Amino acid sequence: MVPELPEVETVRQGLARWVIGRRIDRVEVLHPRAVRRHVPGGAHFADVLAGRTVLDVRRRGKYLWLPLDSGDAVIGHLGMSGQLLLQPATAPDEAHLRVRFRFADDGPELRFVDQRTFGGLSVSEGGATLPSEIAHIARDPLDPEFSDTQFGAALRRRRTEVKRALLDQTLISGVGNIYADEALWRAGLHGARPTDALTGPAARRLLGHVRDVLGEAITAGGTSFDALYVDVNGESGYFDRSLNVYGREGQPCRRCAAPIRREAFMNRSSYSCPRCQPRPRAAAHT
DNA sequence: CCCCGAGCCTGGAGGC
DNA sequence: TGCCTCCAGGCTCGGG
Repeated sequence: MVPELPEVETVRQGLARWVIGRRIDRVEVLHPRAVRRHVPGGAHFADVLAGRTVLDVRRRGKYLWLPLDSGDAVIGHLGMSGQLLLQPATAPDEAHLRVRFRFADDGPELRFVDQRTFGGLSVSEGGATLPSEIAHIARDPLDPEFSDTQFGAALRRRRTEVKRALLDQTLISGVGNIYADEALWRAGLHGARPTDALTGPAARRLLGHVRDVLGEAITAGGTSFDALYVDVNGESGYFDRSLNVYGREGQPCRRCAAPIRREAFMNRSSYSCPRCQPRPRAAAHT
């Protein structure tokens, strides 16, 4: 399961519960690619974190960051397959364990596990408030400071297709391929619709659906953090997505029963209902 | 500045 | 059964 905003938020809450206030004793980098965004390298990454205390766990879009008592912050992105696990030191190493954080209290370790290493960790110097490395990421629609008006205007200024725009993290964050398809289905819009042809009300409706889809997923996912296990791969079974179109090619649309279609999109797939979400007739761009 | 698309990565699934 | 190809897709970066 690919982590999108709801999964990352679930991880954030789990991490907050287990690591805030703890002092890092030692960090081990087991795969250089997992810290490739940390330009000074893995040894520096480990050095600068030793002895630091975690003050908080915050999120911007799909990025997490952990402000430290040094004023720096650990930035994390789960990519496609990343997990942040809390494990007793006695637990055997995971097959794709990339980074291990041991704490001074000898409590559970924090482990970054990532099969495909699209994700990674880095330290942002002075980034406790908001790391400059992720300052370009827009707020997500569940953020109280997200501006619906600004989003609507920016969306309609774009000269692109609406699904592309939803996936643009500098415009709106936290939306990935899955929830983009779900929101477009709810809105009755085909992803190839040109953004500059959307009316103001249509843009507002779409945003409302994006917000609903994300909010419902968080509610569904944030059931229990009692287990000493913060998992984004759904293996613990607590994160059960109920999807209306994504991955349902050929199955009946839950609104009109037409078979859901799958179309190529950016070397991946888009799912939509051929009846509820008709393709735009032609390119509206000149 | 804005938009687009290539490339990064590995394991599971499915075809033959 | 084993080898091969395809597929999953968020993000960065270079080109137009």
